[in-house]
Amino acid sequence: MAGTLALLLILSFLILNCQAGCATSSGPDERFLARRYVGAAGDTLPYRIFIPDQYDPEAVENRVFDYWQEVDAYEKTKEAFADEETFFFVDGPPYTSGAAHMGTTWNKTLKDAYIRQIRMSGHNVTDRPGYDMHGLPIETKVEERLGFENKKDIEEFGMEAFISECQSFANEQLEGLQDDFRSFGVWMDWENPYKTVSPEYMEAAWWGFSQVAERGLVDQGKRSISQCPRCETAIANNEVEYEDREDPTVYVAFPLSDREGSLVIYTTTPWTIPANEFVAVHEELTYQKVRATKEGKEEVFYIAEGCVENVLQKGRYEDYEILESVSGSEMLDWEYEHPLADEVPDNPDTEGTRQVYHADYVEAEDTGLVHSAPGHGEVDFERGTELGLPVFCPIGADGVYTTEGGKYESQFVKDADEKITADLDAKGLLVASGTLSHSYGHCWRCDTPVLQMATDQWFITITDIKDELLRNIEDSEWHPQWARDNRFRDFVENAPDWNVSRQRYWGVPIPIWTPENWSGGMDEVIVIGDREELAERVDQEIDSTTVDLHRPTVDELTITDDGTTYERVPDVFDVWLDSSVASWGTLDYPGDQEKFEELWPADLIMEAHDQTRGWFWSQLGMGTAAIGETPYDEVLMHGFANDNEGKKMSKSVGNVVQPHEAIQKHGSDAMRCFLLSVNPQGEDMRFSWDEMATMERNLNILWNVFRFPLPYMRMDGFDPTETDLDAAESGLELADKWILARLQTVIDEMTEAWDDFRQDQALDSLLKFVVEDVSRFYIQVVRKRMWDEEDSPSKMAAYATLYHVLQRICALLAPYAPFITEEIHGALTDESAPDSVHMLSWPEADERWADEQLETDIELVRAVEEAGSNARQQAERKLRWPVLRVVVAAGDDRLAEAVGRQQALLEGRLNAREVRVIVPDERFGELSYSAKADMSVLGPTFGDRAGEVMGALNEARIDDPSLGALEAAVSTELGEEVSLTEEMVEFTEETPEEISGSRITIEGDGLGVVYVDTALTDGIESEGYAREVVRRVQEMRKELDLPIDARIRLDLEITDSRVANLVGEHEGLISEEVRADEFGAVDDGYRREWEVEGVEMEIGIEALAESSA
RNA sequence: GGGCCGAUAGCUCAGUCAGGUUGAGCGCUCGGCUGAUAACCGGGAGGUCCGCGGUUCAAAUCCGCGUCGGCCCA
Repeated sequence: MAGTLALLLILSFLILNCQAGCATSSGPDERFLARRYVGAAGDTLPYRIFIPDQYDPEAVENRVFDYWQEVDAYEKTKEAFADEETFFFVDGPPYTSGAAHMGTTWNKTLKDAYIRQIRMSGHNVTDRPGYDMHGLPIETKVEERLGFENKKDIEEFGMEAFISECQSFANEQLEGLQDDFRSFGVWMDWENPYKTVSPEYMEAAWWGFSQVAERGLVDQGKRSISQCPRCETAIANNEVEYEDREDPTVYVAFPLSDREGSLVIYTTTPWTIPANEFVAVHEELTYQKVRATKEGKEEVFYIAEGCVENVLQKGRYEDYEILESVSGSEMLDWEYEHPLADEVPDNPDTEGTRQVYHADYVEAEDTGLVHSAPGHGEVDFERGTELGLPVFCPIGADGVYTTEGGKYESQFVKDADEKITADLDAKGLLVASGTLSHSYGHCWRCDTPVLQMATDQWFITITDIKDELLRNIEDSEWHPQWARDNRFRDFVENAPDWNVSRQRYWGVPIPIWTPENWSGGMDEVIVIGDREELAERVDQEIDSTTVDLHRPTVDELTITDDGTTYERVPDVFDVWLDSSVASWGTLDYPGDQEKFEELWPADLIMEAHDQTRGWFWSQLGMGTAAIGETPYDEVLMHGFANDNEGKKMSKSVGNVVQPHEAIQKHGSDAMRCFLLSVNPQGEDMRFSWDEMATMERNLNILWNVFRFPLPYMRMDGFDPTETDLDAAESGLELADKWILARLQTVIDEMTEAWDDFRQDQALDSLLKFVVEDVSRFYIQVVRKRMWDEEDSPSKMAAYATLYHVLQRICALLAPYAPFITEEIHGALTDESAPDSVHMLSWPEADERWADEQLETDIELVRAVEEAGSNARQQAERKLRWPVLRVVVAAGDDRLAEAVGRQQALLEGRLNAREVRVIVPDERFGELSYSAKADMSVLGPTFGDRAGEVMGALNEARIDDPSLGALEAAVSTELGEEVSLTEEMVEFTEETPEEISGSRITIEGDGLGVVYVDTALTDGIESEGYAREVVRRVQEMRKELDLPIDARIRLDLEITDSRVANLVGEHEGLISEEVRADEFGAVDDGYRREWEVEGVEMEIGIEALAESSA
């Protein structure tokens, strides 16, 4: 029987070695495919054993990808949870220009992990990925690609061809992103992503918008917007990027028509003066009427108090005199002459224009008088509208003056600045001029400076439903909550009406048809909500199932109703409107009604904090305006991926880390674990190669932990389906019960953390368990049991425990590291188990194994062990040498109890012959105390005798650290009574020479002291030396590559006869530990000289023939 | 310019809500172990808790003013 076992062992190890050596990384790995592999020894154990001994993340990933494909793991997993409670997750669609960067990778990894964990917890999770594919960014990329400069190039190229270019560009980008996401193991429905360019999705946008229109929240009209004159379209405020730029500054005199003098205004945009309609003051400010002198000429100006000096200095006036002070309120309704009235004859000179008004936006800066042009500036527009003034905007979409611009017609506004300034100067109205470098808005796509102008746009008037929006905020739960209550609420409170129209091509066409000679009233327009309705109403013959809703197809469709012909407005939607309907667009609503009824609103969305005013907002706005509800219940708002200094990753700084680099260096699992180890709630990530390497090391420890027991289990024919925990219960030992108890706690902690959207804390908890509890403690403790050659209930219990723990770890880690856990799962199970680890249920803690007392006991014992090791190290006594005694002076009862209960364990861990506990009230009698004098106190008290007292005090050794005992000792020494105080001394503990002590701490808290008695006896030395010999022999066995059960002949030559005798006393121990059947001369074997604790010895070994075993 | 968030060991972070001697992991270093071994274990060093001011017997923690970084807005 022994022979058979030996053969089996050898075979196993040969196969293991060969498998490790023969592994190839190219092509499908046959071992993994052969899940039903029949073991080499002919048995059919229900687990695979052929696991490479090195953790190679790339090889694991390759094998797992092949395996997933082979067994349709993703599809099977979805099926496995198909009947569970539904959970509607909505993917925020990444924009399809450019590749996945670290931020996108973090985001998708989070989504993947949560989808997996929520699924495992018993949910049928919607996991349809989405892509945002319309919009100006793609248009400008395509324009660049085709070498276009402006809209005219597009029109010449042909709208249809251009749109088709945009379509293919977006599709290309989408494929790249899908590949990136798949590469690090994200499981979403890649076969069926939602695309904002699909007819179903565009219909969802139309439907939403038509609902909004039905509620009367759509309006058309002039608004002041930011216009990109190159793209010839309105752009959203958040599409404006601010950069420094040099602009002219002019101070202009507006002559008053009903009294003496001029108003002085300041502007950095002279090109807006042609559109000036009023001048704003603040009622509560004080203005001064001054007479200024330059080159003999006198002029009278009105300027705000405090601004006069500066303005006149800039205008190089030599002198001035204050004539009068007037309040802003007195200046209201004063009239002035437009400074360019002749040049711009169309400038409105109607009721109410060219007058002074109050405006809140006026401050005592520059001149304190603000030139206001409702046709341009946003605040000017608002105030002008309030005052009932006309909106005069003499420029076109391209920023060129129209005929209304009069003298400046056909000039680009920025080019006209100079001419306008010159004209004003010629008329003697230019008070001062110069230039200023300031931050100015630019188009985010093409970097052209934007212009503020009032144009006709379509709006969703969300300001009409502000209260409803604010109420709906409360319906969703945010993580972190402060983001909702501060940032998001603030933003919603201040949000203006939503300009949804863009004068472009690549977008969802606005589904509004207006009649010929439209008056502008919304009750006259037709809003189409879906394709069927479109097909029904348009004059042309179209098929609702195949019609392309893009331009120019829809542009050509007309509707005739009651004799009137309607045409579609030419605009497309702001691309933010596309993604705002994702919560129903992802369900193909309104085309598919059923899923919407069942699932909407979303249970969860998760994006970075920039989406507070992006997608979190647009969805709330659209959901509320269209349906009256918040379209999502929970929000996880994560941060940005910054570099290791907390700075944003940027190409120009050169601190960008590409996800594929990270994967290549440490593997997808390690990268994912790193990304998931970061707090996902609002805080930015600092990328760290170090941390990622640490994660790989942690996974390597897991790999070793899992690989370690397999050869033994195999040798012993351990069958986990037969020998489960129930079957093995009677053999469970303390360590098994402890690791099982810890497991339950870890499961509870992790579940709680996940529920709280702190997967990072859950991962901490798990990794601490794997590394510190399983690897560093449990495995160390159970190793001996596994080496046991005989089958014993204890060994079986250890197997069953470790197997159980490994399986649970696998499930708990699966959402983080889908590859390594899949491989371990496959190796631990046969086909009776689910094909994928991701089909397992999320573990639940089992009360039966919970044991809080035991957990605390071991925690304390480990603290004692640490302190004991420390004490040993101080005494320079290695663990191989036993110590006579370990004395634990417990600082509290709980520690005393634990040490009392776990005495045997501690004896083993600290290699001590005896462990004693000293309870809190007791004192360890072998200690003495000394005191150290503080001369700054002794000096003044004892004067001349201070030195003498100090000497006696420092020399004293007392049994009890009290003043009384010290006084007695010092008095005896000096032969007279001495009175001491607390302030004079500091007590120090003194241990006998043989004993060293070390404080027991847990996270810095002191719990007591461990004393280790390292006195040497012959017995101790005998065992110590014997173990030194054993260790050397083991190393030599390994150097010879002997099978672990090979028998040897051992030759020991120790010249020091005392040591030779001591070692000789433990021949039995040595022979057993190193499997030495014979002692005696070894001539042909392997010989080596050693020095052990200063003692020379020579050891020789040779393997004995098999038959002698 | 405004709002929100952050700054603690070389690195990544706990601790801040509820004031009471700053902790962990990694790294570094020294040592140990040697039937997981390209693994594993222990000890040690390492901190103006971003700065300045205030409240308090007592501040990493509360308050104010700054600096630096991030997001959003203008």
